[in-house]
Amino acid sequence: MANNLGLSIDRSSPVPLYHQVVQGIEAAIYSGVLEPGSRLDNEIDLAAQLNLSRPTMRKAMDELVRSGLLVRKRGVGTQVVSSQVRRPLELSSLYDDLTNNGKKPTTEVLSFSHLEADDPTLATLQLPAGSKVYHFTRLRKVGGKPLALMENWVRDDIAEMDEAMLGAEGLYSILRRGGVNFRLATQRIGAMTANDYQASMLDTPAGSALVTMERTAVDDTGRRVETGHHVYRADSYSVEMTLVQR
Amino acid sequence: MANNLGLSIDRSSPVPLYHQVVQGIEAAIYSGVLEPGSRLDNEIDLAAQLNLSRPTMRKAMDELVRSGLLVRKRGVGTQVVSSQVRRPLELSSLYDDLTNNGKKPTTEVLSFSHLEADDPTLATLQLPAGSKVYHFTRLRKVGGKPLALMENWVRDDIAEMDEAMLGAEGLYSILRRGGVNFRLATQRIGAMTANDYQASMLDTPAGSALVTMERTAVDDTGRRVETGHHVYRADSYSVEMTLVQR
DNA sequence: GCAAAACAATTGTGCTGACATTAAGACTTT
DNA sequence: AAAGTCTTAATGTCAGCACAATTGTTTTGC
Repeated sequence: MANNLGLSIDRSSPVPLYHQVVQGIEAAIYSGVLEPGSRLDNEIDLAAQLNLSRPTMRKAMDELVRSGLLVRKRGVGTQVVSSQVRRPLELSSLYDDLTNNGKKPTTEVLSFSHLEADDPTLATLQLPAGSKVYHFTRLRKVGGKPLALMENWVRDDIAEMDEAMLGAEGLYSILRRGGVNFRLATQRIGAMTANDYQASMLDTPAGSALVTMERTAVDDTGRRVETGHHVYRADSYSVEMTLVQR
Repeated sequence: MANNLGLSIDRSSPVPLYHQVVQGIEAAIYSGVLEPGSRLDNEIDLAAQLNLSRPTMRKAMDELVRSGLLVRKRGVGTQVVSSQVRRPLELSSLYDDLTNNGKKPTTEVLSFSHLEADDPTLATLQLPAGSKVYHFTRLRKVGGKPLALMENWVRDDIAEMDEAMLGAEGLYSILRRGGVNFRLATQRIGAMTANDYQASMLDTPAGSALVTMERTAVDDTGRRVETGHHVYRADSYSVEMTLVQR
């Protein structure tokens, strides 16, 4: 069963070979060339077809297995899992998610200040006493409808920002342009009921359900860059993720 | 800086070498031998110290980077990230999580039946028309306090189960003992307010906040094994996860 | 005819070697 | 003294090989 998935490898490209393979197979799965449940050729043949070594091929398949798109079984082969199983949660911001889905989010900056951090913030961001941070609250709307109320604290020695920038683009894109390379984030998701302030801002009745998220992001040098406490209208937002068994 | 982390490798063990290294370094981090922020020796030296090849060492470090315990930077080295950043969410059940944390959960089976699945369930579990499934609702308490109200549908051609088993142990452990090897699951987390029934079962006021979770689990042969809709008291439950940038 | 044993196919683990790329520091030059 | 340049050290990528472990199939033996 030679499943000729028409992917080609560009050896002069700066993007690593295994990553090209990942992208190629992903595209084949999402476009339907590789149907859910179908078996791939074995690693050695696939590598030969693309003129790659087996380790390179394996590294590509490793990533796809990790992300839940493929399933391998020793002695048997490799299968495409059901297409309905979506991609795992990645480190992205709400703003990115929305724009990637073709929505046009708007951001209203409700407050903005540059001040000395209080003790909990110092501890969360692991800053020395007396450090200053940016503190701001934003309201995000999609299609005119309020979706999220966000409060953030950002260390100030890493990027410049002001109210106008925050109103025009997402926090993460500002930070990335300022040279921050995000590595990981921890977040906690829970629920609460809307108080009067939240209800009025989000245009929903007091007492309605909200999704809460607390997040702290770390950059590639280990610095805690940003922490935030966000609430979302539960009728318009939920978090989807794929868990992969190790 | 030779950071002598006293880990030893057992070449006669059936557990893969790279996995032994992963466990060793994890243990060193959690025990404090490797302090947050400290730099590791470079890959080649580390491999030499343990009499391993560099690819094996790298594979171990890859896993630790993926799970968010280490941070690498080309040309610089590898660092231990802050210890406060916890492990990523894994594919485990609530029951497992609780018992692992020393709690003693109890389960009350509220209803149990073995019947033909309705259309949405057939679609979710990808079963042919007329298939039968187990359907049951359970109430989980910890320390006598209700925590979760759970409704599940399980395909019946994969494991036998009855009311008594569900009252005595977790669903996932029943399925695992029945030979199911879980591979991945998709879940969606959101929020809602408690209706009268939920409120009375969970011993909380009507209208209080609940965390909702919908999950569908897939086994290693690609079959949809189980799907469920759970609600948790928001004052006792939240989901924590670590997101790693790829 | 059936069960056990041998075989083939496939992924899993591990090694050696080579070169590319990036980042930081040391050095030189202006 | 400041700026640019070279060197060095570390991770990133890729090739090729060998053997182990597991699973499904085929053959063999009773």
